[in-house]
Amino acid sequence: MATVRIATWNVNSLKVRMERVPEWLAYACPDILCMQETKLADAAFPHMAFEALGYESAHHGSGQWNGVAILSRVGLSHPVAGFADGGGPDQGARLLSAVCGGVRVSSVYVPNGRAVGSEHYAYKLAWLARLREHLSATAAPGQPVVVCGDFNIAPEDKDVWDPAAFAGATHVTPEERHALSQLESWGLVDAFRLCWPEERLYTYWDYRAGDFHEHRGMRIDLVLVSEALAGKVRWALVDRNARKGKQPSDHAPVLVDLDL
DNA sequence: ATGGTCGAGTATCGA
Repeated sequence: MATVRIATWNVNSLKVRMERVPEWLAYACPDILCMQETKLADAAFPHMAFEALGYESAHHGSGQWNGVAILSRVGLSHPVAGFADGGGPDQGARLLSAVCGGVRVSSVYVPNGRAVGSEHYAYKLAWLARLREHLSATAAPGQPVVVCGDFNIAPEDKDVWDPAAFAGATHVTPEERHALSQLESWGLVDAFRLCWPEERLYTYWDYRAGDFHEHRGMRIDLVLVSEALAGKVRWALVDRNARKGKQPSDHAPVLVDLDL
């Protein structure tokens, strides 16, 4: 039996975070890291810098916005950019999958949605429905599958600092939560909640207004594991320390250790 | 939550 440590982190510009990410890899020691919002074109992704740290890497991005990546030091094969559901290409670079250490891993950056009822909100819901179709087309819940990333959804009211502050806002609506539950009904479970059923810990804090220091956050970065892996989750952690200090991302990484 | 910051790129927009 080996322990595989998988992590997800919305880095909010990998270019700006190229000091923080290698520093974090050195102390957090993940075997697999999924990143979101690299905001890089594929040609600009620093594969060599990560290779020097012992990680193979794959990236799907078009520069400026979005962009997702996977790093792995336990093998990285069969990379697939975007949806493999037989439909057309997505309008953004928000999904990247690969097989790492025998686990089918996906790095996802779910659309923000901006405002309830907007076309961006409709795109968010459609994107989540398509992610479920992609899962059905590419994997089975009895296989080792991890879907992790920035879901831009707080699964429950206890995943936001004050539910009343989010009345009428995105990230907490029944429609978004239903779309997330449809992924879970396919056969995925929230690994953080397996370990910490009631903890009020967050993964994202707005840069503005001292939200981080005032604990005004949301838990929107999730590591979803398939039924085959649910019993192998050893522990999970949100690394708040990575949100502190010089030039932090507005998201903290989430780590999960799996006993494979 | 009055707004309050970042990062894209270089005027504003997105989160």
